[in-house]
Parts: sequence; C-alpha cells; structure tokens
Amino acid sequence: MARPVTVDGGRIRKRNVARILEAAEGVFAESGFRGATTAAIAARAGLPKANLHYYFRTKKALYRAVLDNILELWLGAFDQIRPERDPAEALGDYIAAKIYWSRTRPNASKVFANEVLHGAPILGGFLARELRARVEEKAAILRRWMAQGRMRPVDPVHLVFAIWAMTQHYADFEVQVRAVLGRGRLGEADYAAAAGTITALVLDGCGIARTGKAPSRGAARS
Amino acid sequence: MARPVTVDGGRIRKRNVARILEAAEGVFAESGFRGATTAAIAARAGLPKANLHYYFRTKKALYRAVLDNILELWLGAFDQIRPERDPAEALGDYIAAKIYWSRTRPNASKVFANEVLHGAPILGGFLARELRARVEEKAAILRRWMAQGRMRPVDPVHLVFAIWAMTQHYADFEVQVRAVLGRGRLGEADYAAAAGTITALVLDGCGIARTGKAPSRGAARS
DNA sequence: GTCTATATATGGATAGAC
DNA sequence: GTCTATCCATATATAGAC
Repeated sequence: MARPVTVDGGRIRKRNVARILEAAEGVFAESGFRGATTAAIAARAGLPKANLHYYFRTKKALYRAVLDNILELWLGAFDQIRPERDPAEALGDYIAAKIYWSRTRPNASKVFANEVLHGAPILGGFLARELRARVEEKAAILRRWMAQGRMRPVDPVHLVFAIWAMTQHYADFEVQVRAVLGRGRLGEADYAAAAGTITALVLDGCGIARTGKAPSRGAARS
Repeated sequence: MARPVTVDGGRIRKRNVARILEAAEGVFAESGFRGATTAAIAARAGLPKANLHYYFRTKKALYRAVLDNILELWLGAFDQIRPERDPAEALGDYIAAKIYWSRTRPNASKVFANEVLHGAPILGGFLARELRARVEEKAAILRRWMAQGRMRPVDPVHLVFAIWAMTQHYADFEVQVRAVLGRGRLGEADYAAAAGTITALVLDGCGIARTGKAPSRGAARS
C-alpha cells in the first residue's frame, strides 16, 4: 500500500486517478456533493466502486481534489488583467477567457457554483484569503487605469462580480439559456453572441471605445 | 382525512403549511434538494417529522410547492418592462426589483439556482414554455424601443440573461461576495453599490443617458 | 492493484396509538 | 391533527479473497 512496486512508476494509477477525477467532476456537476454517489462516479469512470475508494479514501477527499483542479482555471484566467496592458484589450480578453471556460469546462463551473451556493463549506478559506487577495490586486490595477483617465470610474470589485456572473451564467444556467433560446445545444454563434453582449456592456460601462478588433491570441489559454 | 372537520376552516393547517414552506425554502437553499432532509426541515419548522409528512406526503411534493412560490416572484418582477414606459426607467426598475428580491429573499434565489444548476428536473417544462414565452414578450418590447431609436441595438435576450446573472449573483454567490468584500454581512451600502454598478453597465451598454433620478416607487413590489 | 460481499449509517416514509 | 416507533431503501466505506 505504502509504495507502488510496479516498474511503470504508477502509470495505471495516473490513468485511473485522471479517469476518476473527470467522472467525479461530471457527477458532482449534475448532482451536487450530496446527490453524487460514489457508485455513479465509479460507473462513469469504468471502475468498480471499491477501486475508487482505493484511490480516494472518502468522497470528500475526491471532492476536494476536483475543486483544486477548478481553482487553477479560475485564477489563471484572471491574469489577463495586467497593468501594462490596454484596459479594453485586457477586459475583453478576460471576458473571452471566462466564456471559453464556461463553454469547454461547464462542469468545472457548475461544481464551483454548487460549492459556493451552499455556503462554500470547503472553499470558504480560499475565498476569504487567496481569492480576496487576487481580486484586490486586480482592483488596484483597474483603479490605476481609472486614475490615469484610461477608463471611467466604476466600482472595480463590483465590476469583477458582474463579469464573473455574466460569463459563468452560460455554464451554470445552461439549461435555462438553452430553454429560453430554444436550442438543443448551445453552438459557436450563441457563445459569440454572449461574449459580444457582455463585452459591449462592460466596455461601454467603463467608457472605453470598442476597437472591433478580435480578442488577442491566447486569450483563452492562460 | 378527506375534509377538515374543525370549525376554524383550517387555521392550524394554514399556519403549519406556511411554517413548513418557509423552513423548507431555507433548508433546500442551504443543502440542495438531495442534501436537505425532512428531519431538518421539520426541526426548523418546529414540528415532528411525521407531521410534516402529513401535510406534504413526499419531499418532492414539498419541493415543488417551494418552487411554485419562487416562480411568482420571478415573473412578477419582469413586468417592470412594459411598452409604454421609458426604457431607462423600466430597465432601472427591473434591476432594482431583482436586487430587492436577491436581498430580501436570497433563499428563493438559491433554491431556483440549485434547481437549474442541476438540470432543472422539475422546472424544465416551465423554462421551455412559460419562461421562454415571457422572455420573448419582453424581448419584443426591447426590440421596438431599439427600432424607435430609444436605445442602442443589443441582443435583447442576452441582455436579459446579463441582468439575471448580475442581480441574482448577490444572492446565489453571497458567501463569495462577502468573502471578497471582507464583510460579515452585506448591508444597505453594498446592495446600493451593486445596483449602481449593474444599472450603469446596462444603461450605458444600451446607450441610454442616466437621469440620476431614483428608481420609481413600487419598483420592488410588482 | 482489483473486485465481491457486506457491515453500518442515514433518511424517506408510514403504521397506529392518542 | 399530532407524534412515537419502526420499516426499508440507499449509499458510504471496508474486509478480505484473488
């Protein structure tokens, strides 16, 4: 148990852990922490239930591991906002990155939303420390841009809340968005319309003339 | 069982049902449908568990009743948007009404968010029929205002999504908002800042000059 | 490392006395 | 209408053979 004796350096372990994490993200997204069953996660991962418990002793430990993956995405996207950038481009790329993740990793967004919705029992500390610090850091950049007259003064923290809310809405409330739009599935055009509307609201709200230029390369990657 | 024989016309029943519904909204908001236990709901309502099952035979039936109450609020607020109104006032009052409900009925928002987040198993039909129709009705009003040059052309449905997302964020993600703002509890000033930021984004995004006038009376009521 | 069988706990729902 | 006691299903977690 303590140390793997196989020569492959835990190749099987790596593959199984990855499968379990992906399956768990899906099941936690669909059913929430309480509603998710280890049996359902194991079935989706293609493993017997006892095997899942071999890799993650408790359901809670597995849940924590899933959340850890998600936080990386969230904090990574935030770094589109850097002091040396043009405000309009930085904000536009940040919105594009968030919409990109809502589209490609909707389950990650849903698991996070569910966690926060129910009081952030696991992530409470992260929100109050790491996230708060990162928001303050980005808010300071926005305030500097405002002081330099490069954007209209708005409350920078509430602006960040607005961007989070509007972009993640397309993942978290996807069922409602599809129902209201009458779509079986959201397509390229729908996400483009969403990003366009959100970008227009944010840039106009900040008094920044839109350039019509496409988001810069790599916007969705880092 | 079939008909109440008491002379008070079911006064006790009315009181108990109301207590149960309020308790259920709170517990469903905190724990989700699956995480909520009938024991917890009964305890919060101050009744023994079996008594709860006397009024609502199944947990699902109780959940449906809670959702029904919530839909009334949602559709009611929507009626701030009427063709004869001034676009800026109508949108401003709609935002004010939604923020008012996020503040005063956060649990209602959370239960709804949880339902949609997990695929709207109960409300799917409502979203595809009633809600879709209501959004189309309001989108038509917005399109008419745009055609009359009273507001800049934007995608009206995505604009509605944006307003929903930004306003309900303060109820659904309240824990995160509090953590990032470093507040133990959100106060009057926080909601005012939220409404101000959201209104600025929406009105500027629609190219409508802000009047500085306070939201009209009754904005939060109907 | 894998998997069958099972111990154990929790929670929805009801029977039946009052 | 109220409430105690209980049935029964479900689900987490583990024991122990392979």
